[in-house]
Amino acid sequence: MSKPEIATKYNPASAEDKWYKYWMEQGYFKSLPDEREPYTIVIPPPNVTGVLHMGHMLNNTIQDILVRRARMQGKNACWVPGTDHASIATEAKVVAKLKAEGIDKAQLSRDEFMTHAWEWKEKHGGIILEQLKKLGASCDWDRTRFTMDEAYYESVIDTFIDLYNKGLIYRGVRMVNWDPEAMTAVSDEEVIYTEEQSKLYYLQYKIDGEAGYVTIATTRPETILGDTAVCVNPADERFTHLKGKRVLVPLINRSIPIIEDDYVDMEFGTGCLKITPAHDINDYEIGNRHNLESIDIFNDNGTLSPAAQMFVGQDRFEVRKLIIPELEKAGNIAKIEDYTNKIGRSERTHAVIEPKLSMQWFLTMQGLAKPALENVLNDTVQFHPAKFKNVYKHWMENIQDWCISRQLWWGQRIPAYYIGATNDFVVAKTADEALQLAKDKTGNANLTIADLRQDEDVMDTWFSSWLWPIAVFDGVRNPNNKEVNYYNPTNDLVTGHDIIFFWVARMIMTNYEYRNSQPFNNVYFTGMVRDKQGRKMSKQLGNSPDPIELMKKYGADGVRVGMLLCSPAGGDLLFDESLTEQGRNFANKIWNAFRLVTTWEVDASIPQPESAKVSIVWFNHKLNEAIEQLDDHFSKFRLSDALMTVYRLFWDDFSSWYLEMVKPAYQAPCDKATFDATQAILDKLLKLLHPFMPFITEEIWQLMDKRGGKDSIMVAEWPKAAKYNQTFIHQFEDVKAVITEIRSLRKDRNISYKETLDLMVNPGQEGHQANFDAVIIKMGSLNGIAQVSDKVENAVAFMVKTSEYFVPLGESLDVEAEIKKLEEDLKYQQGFLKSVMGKLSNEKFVSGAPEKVVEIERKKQADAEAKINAIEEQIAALKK
RNA sequence: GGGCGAUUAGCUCAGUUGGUUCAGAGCACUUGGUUUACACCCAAGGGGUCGGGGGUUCGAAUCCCUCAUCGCCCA
Repeated sequence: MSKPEIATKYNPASAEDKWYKYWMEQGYFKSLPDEREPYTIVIPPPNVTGVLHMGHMLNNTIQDILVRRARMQGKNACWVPGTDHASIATEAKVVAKLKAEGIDKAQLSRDEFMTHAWEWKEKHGGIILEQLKKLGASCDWDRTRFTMDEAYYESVIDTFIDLYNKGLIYRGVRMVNWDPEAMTAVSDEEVIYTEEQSKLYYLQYKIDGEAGYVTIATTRPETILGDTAVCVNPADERFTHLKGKRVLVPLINRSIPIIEDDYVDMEFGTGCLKITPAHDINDYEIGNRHNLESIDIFNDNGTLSPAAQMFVGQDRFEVRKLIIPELEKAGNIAKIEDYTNKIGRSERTHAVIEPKLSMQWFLTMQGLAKPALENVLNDTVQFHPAKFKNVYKHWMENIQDWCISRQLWWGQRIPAYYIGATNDFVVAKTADEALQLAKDKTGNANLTIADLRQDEDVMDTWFSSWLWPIAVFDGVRNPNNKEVNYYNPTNDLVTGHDIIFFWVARMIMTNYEYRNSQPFNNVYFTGMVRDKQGRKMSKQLGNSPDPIELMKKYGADGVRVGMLLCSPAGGDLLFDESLTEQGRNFANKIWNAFRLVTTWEVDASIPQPESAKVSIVWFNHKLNEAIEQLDDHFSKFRLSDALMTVYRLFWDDFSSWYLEMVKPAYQAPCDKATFDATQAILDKLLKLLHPFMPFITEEIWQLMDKRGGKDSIMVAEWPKAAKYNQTFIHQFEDVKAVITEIRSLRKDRNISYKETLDLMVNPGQEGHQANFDAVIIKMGSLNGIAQVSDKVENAVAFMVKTSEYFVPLGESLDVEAEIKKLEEDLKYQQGFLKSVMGKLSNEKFVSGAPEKVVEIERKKQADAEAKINAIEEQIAALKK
């Protein structure tokens, strides 16, 4: 039979598109509920604003590996893809785009704006999902969901109404994180604090009605216009004379009280603190304790309001500059120091966050948090790595109510309707239902729809994505539908540890609230992808490679391997292109091993060589051992280790050892038994590799045999670990050691492989496994192996375990050099023996340590003594 | 300021219950190689006081204390 011509290098580009298309056509990614065990993953939905970055690559590579393996194990694998509407980020993008076109959002109606936003989403929203296909992601694309899909939108609204009716959602005035650029409140988690260079201003407030000043320190001099008190620590003796007195706010001369509160740090600044309840969370709390007035001096866009009395309409940072000369003029500035403090900025717009009192919607969290905490602590939901349990516990135990409203249009609109001009409201799914409720509530039967106005705000995006594992299966609207009952709880969630609170924790809460079960059994937290200097990847630094380009250069399989090679669970991973290069090299190695095996001519008439026979037995033991290890790694989510297990199995054990051992001589044919066994081994190896490297494994698997119709490695059966013989594997390690000794002996003495050698063995206690002799002869390029019971003259000697080996070199032996080598070895062995004897002569060790451990030390002693003895004899023989 | 975590080879990291799978892997490095599957390769090597100090133990990378450095989260 004629063998096909196969390229010397694997070409990923053509194979990848071809097989992905084939998989899609065959419908291998699809899943419907059936009698099989389900295996489900819901994708962490990427933002519609995003493009594929290295974090997605890592995350989705891991998900695909898990899903592909589960599918091969015969489970009904379902990976649900989708995207997230990303309220703030998307709205910001759409506003910016409109601005560039000369359209101001303020001039548009809500509906008009939404039309633009949807257009934008349709155009840009699917980019990442398309890019994931290049990676080989085996998602059930028919199930693609979006958090603003009609059904999903309704699910979110239903959830809001339900929680409201349960009394868990309330409206309240709170200090919120206000983003003056996006003009919306953002959650605590969306504020990023960084150290920034600023100044500390020491300001003098005149004491009301008498001479003298008190000095306060502040980083925000513009906020003095909202001051309603000055506060000192009651224990601070420097200020006892001020008790009960009042001071005047500079420039506007408002008289405010001096109050006392433990909060004030006597060491910081002057020990005297100005209190601005409307613009600082701590001041707000102090204000509450002392019944202080709150004066809000800012407009929503960060400019000063009429309440400030001065600089009205000017920006807060502008005012900070302008107010200083005014204060100087008035003699209120004591000094100004450089100062570094933490400034909170909006994760989305980077605007400096303004603490602001405002009316928002809140969700009471304590009740929801309870089962969510319990079931993580008791491992119903398992975190990988487990250290994140601590972080989670700490957050859950100190949980705050969740501000779920956002002053935006892009998102699910809050289903609350205010009645007339009042702040009285009803919560309902539609205006008609709201009207009925409003009539009931007010007793006014004459109300009409026109008397109702729906709340303008939308919900926090996380208030939609926390439903993801339920809502993708329509389990909110139809809680008992077949799909949600089959797929939820899902199996594994793979996500970044940075969104443990934003998303993971909240999904656990909703699933317990609505399904009384965990949303997933395992959470695999990935680290952040950084560059090799440890910096975060960002557009500004330009240190993030383009994943698409990377896949073009190294192949999708190569990139997948590269990602995984540097990805310990949870830890940050320092990405470097050399890793994807290693991945590509591995693909090439696989390709060439296949090329070798496939080009062998088979001759059914020739007998199987002894060396091949024993090699096959050995490799199958090794293979089963590796499968067992691999399954163990998978069960513990040690995916990097899992990959490394297959990597070494393929490269070291299969390519470097097995193939060299069974390889026919150049241009000689291969016997049928060896050929078949090798094909079967390669078949299993490809299957083990498939989850990591789907494309090349499919390409080779299809080339290996004519596959009929619907066949694909991606639906082939995952190899099961059979029993293996550990002793056999260990014995072979000794054989390897003999071969390595022969190789290095050749290298040291410059003896070519063309020159065959003799080998004599004087077996020690463990003996010499003669059944491997054929392998040693082949790999060592030997004439043969003979047993001896004495020293061999003019020979290089080495030991493996307690067996002595001799390679006679006749006259060409350099006696001096041999003696020197032996003496070095002798010295090492003597030192080793000494340390062993040290332990054994310690009475406490012998009596205290377990019998097994002492036994091991005794064996070490015996072996070392035997070796020393043998080496000494060898030296003596050479010296003769 | 409060909490969590880390520190093992030049680099990135494993190391599970304290003891033979304990000092390991990959990459990098050194030396040699046109042994026709692969130079995106093969073979053989070198390299670590397990951050410092102290303690517990017959025995510590592993447990405890302490110091140092770094990272992350929260305020």
